[in-house]
Amino acid sequence: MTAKNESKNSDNAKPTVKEIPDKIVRRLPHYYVQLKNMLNKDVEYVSSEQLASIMGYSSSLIRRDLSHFGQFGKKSYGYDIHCLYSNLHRILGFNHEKSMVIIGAGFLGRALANNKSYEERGYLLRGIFDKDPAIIGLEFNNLRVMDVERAPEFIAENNIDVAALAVPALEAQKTADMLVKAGIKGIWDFTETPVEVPEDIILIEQNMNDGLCKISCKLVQKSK
Amino acid sequence: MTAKNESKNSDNAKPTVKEIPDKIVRRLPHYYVQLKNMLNKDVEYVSSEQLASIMGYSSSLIRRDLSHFGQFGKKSYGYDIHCLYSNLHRILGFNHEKSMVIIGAGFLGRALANNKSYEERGYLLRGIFDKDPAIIGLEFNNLRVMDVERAPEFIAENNIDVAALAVPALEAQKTADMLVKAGIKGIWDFTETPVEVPEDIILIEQNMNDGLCKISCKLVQKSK
DNA sequence: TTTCAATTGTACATTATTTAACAAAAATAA
DNA sequence: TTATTTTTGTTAAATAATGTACAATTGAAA
Ligand SMILES: NC(=O)c1ccc[n+]([C@@H]2O[C@H](COP(=O)([O-])OP(=O)(O)OC[C@H]3O[C@@H](n4cnc5c(N)ncnc54)[C@H](O)[C@@H]3O)[C@@H](O)[C@H]2O)c1
Ligand SMILES: NC(=O)c1ccc[n+]([C@@H]2O[C@H](COP(=O)([O-])OP(=O)(O)OC[C@H]3O[C@@H](n4cnc5c(N)ncnc54)[C@H](O)[C@@H]3O)[C@@H](O)[C@H]2O)c1
Repeated sequence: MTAKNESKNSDNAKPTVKEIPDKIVRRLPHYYVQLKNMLNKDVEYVSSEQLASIMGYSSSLIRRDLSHFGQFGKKSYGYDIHCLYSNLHRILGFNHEKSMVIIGAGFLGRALANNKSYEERGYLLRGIFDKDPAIIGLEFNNLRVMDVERAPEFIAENNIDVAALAVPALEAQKTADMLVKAGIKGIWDFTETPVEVPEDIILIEQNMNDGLCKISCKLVQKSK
Repeated sequence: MTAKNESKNSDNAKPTVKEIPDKIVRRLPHYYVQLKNMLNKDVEYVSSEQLASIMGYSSSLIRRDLSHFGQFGKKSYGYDIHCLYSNLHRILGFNHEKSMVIIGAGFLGRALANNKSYEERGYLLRGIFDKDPAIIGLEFNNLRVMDVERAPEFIAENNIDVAALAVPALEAQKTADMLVKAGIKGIWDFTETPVEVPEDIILIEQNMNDGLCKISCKLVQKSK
């Protein structure tokens, strides 16, 4: 089983580095955003209790999450906002430069191309690909759409880390296979169909329909 | 604390209907998609073991999830694919018609407007709103963009259930407040900033950056 | 100094979720 | 008909996640 590998250990894990539980990884960006908002306020420290009341997590969960990475806090003061922020920055890997391409320059691909938040997270958008000759050559966010036939070469030559997959569902698996073969390390998958990749490839299923389903399910539960 | 209310009980819950755990709700659409793919194959039944090997969940988890809603299975055969599919359809609320609007007709709003999968899930896209005069009046997917000033009236009069929130982060809370006041029941939130709503409003934070952060975090972990 | 207050980091308790195990039911084979 | 196989639904066990409680530490006040 190669799908659903987000939470499995990679078997080449070194014993010295304890893998961060997925649950914590999911909360880290929330802490990060919150801390970022506090950076330019004139307070230097924030306590887990304060964070808790703002963010809706319990203070002990916050302390626990953060203690996973060492002892950042200062007793009777709380956490140094700048220090914690930059540590989260590092833990989340934002200080590492990562290269990205978008496959599929349809409605979603174009939206992704215009997303402003890549740089802050260390991503550099390097290319956009499509297979439609009417789309190849168009420019979005100063990037000219290239023929997807050239993607394998481009990815390999430029050592691209991550691909955002925004092709139609029927093309999803085929395209994922191509990406893996070309040496991609992670796939940010927007197609709404299950995609299988080898275990060592990071696959994030950014399935938006799940959100819609959840609302629908909850609406009905309420109406009963 | 009104944020992070996705998993909290609504306090007006009737004791007869047991609330479906969030973890299960998240898996239901996956079962649904899988079953759908099987519909037109010439098999009538599928066992939890078969589903397990396809989907990557354990068979025991699948049986447990499904048993939450009654006894769908047939011993020594498995689950009737059509029957299970239509039950999931009902449980997910896809047979209920739900109305939706999109707030913000930028890159993402336009992508959402062209999403093809609403109908199957019982959503009817009823309107798109923006505040930019240069955008108001444009047409996407046969819907003319309306002035967001008219949204409260439109939502109230047409009894709109769900709003997709695709405005800039700085406008997010303000717009959410407007939606709640207008009587919206659920918000599908794409802004990347925390939004607070009253407890009885269904808020799904479709935060895409979390996906990017996760990839980044995992890439660094691997490279160490 | 000494006491008091604040707040972390962690040990322990509780709750939630998943897996394992299996009795019961139903079909098929003998 | 009887035994065997399959597979559910459910109970019990294991694992994971979160919450509670508190000793330890630090700074500030007395
Ligand atoms: N639009 C949305 O709101 C939305 C939301 C969630 C998920 N998605 C999913 O994202 C994907 C793209 O959606 P979209 O709305 O942009 O669709 P779209 O039809 O607008 O765009 C798809 C693009 O992919 C290109 N393409 C097709 N095959 C390709 C290939 N093999 N290689 C490269 N490019 C190829 C097409 O030419 C087209 O430009 C779909 O799987 C869709 O289900 C879309
Ligand atoms: N583009 C992406 O890939 C992407 C991905 C994830 C999240 N998001 C988020 O989605 C939101 C929209 O992104 P986008 O790329 O479409 O941005 P965009 O700038 O292209 O579109 C925003 C639109 O909202 C309109 N708007 C502004 N204030 C408004 C208001 N009060 N009421 C109604 N409309 C208003 C603007 O006129 C504009 O048309 C942002 O919060 C962004 O962070 C975007």
